[in-house]
Amino acid sequence: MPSMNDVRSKIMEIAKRRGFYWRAYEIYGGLGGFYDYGPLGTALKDNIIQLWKEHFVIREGFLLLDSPNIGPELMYVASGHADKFTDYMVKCKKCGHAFRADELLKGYVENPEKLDDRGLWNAIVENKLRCPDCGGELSYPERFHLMFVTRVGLDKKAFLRPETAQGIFINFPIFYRLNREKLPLGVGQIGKGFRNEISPRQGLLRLREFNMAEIEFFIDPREEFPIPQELNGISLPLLTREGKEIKIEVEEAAKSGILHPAMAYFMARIVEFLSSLGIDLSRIRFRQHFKEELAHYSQDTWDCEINLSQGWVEVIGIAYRGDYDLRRHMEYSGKDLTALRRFKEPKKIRVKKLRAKMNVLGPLFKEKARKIAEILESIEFHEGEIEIEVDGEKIKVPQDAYEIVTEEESIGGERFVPHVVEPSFGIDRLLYAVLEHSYYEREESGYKVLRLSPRIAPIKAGIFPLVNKEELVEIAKKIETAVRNAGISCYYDDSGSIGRRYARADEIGVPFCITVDYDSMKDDTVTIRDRDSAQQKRVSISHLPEILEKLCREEISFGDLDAYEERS
RNA sequence: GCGGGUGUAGUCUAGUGGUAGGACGGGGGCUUCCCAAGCCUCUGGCCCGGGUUCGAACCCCGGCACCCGCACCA
Repeated sequence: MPSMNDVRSKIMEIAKRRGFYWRAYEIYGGLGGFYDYGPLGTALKDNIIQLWKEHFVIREGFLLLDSPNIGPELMYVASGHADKFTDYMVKCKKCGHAFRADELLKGYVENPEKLDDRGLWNAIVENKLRCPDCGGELSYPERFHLMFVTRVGLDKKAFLRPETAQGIFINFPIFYRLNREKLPLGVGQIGKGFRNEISPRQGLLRLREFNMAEIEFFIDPREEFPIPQELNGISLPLLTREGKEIKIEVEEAAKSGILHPAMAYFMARIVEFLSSLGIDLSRIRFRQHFKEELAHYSQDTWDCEINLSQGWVEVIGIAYRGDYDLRRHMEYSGKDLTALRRFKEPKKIRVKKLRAKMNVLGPLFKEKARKIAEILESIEFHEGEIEIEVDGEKIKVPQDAYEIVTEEESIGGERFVPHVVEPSFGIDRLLYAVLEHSYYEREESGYKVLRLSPRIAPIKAGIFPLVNKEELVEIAKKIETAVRNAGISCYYDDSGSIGRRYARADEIGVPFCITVDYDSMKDDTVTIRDRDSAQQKRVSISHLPEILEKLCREEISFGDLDAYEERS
């Protein structure tokens, strides 16, 4: 077994040499926190996303959204990011060093992080704070945004989204309608997020522009949420904020109240998903955030962490966001983002109500009559003269301007703000984790292999003539065309020896290699080699596209091939 | 952002002021009936900018990037 850090540098080396990913803008000296995905990386990323969609969108019947990267300032004021996503920095006027203002004030004032620029400045002046490095004078606190700021048109301030979630929240009413006004409702979004990290590091693990896949799962907090039967028995490795490590089955975790059932449900789905990606389930855990670690929107968060060569890395966050987001967007936009909780039986109630008599109100109040009528009909039952306020003016409405009626009303439900459970996937981190957990070196030879599942492998097949002879080459090239035409990514290779070609294929995780040999000319069969076992089986050339397709969808396994060949 | 380290071909790496070398890889050819065999041949490099020097991959300054630690990661 190579040491952990060994794995990491080997992955980085393969990634660049073979074209998974590399640092962006290298010819201009690079730019920290930005990476390019090459041919293999883009294919792998696409395949991971495709699998994600199958697990979390198609199987669940969730809805997809693709909303813009750039959003208006007010939305991010509402979401809390414009505020909470900001640090105040002060600079030393002499040596130019920058410091976080609240850090400097720790120990001088209580909760310095709660102060605004003015408050921080006052505290700095009162405590006569100077530059800790050179004793120089400090500047007025300035905001440092962890969001990228930009302009729309000439002067409209806007931000690049730090998460895709807000696009979903602000469209809740549309999705609610598209879901035929039913909860629970899941909306997924795959896209880029942007965070102007102070010091990005560790390759794909901390980017300034990154790929994410998020689901906002809207629920009625008063409804019970049953865990689907098919997930029963899935074991969740939990690390609670008290530091307790427990293995617990999903239904038990939900029943015992350790987890909100909807959180438990997503965790179980995540375990399934990671398993089909080829992540080693003995190296994952769900870690509960400490109270002070929680994001401004969250009541409870669990990170799905994967053990990599750099330790436990957060790859997926599952947050209970409550009604924070929808409520905030309602406040700031003034729009209704509620859902309707239907009663089993519509409630019938008899109410005494006022009904305005327009023929009296009209002549009496002229253009104000309509407004007065509206107000009258909305207020509680009253008798006698009524005083109401219209546009700040107090108006007395005489008794003969309305009548009292008794109505039977039928109320179908009540409006409420749904709660949200959000699983948020860092695709780049996931991709890196997949690479690390797939990597191994063959015992005898030390050759490098990526044990990528056929589902996500960027290239499904290599097609080789055993030796570089015209007759074999011709057949191999025909096979290549047929496989390509079936929509399966593959390549043809006749360079060097056959062993070298297998090794090259192993290193980028090609699951199957097709070799054309002399028997192929006699009976139209080829050998198909399984990457992980290095074993070969003979199959008919005519079956190849279909076989490869089934293998790559994991409908059949390599071991099934003999039976499959006999049957057909 | 701070402190420390590093930056030589696609990758890994040698080179302490005097013509930049190797290994692997990659291309072409030969050979080869199954796991990086061999032979021939080609390809390609000192992070960027300034300075010191007759002369800089090497010394100095600045920048950028990467790595380690701290801080940060809502």
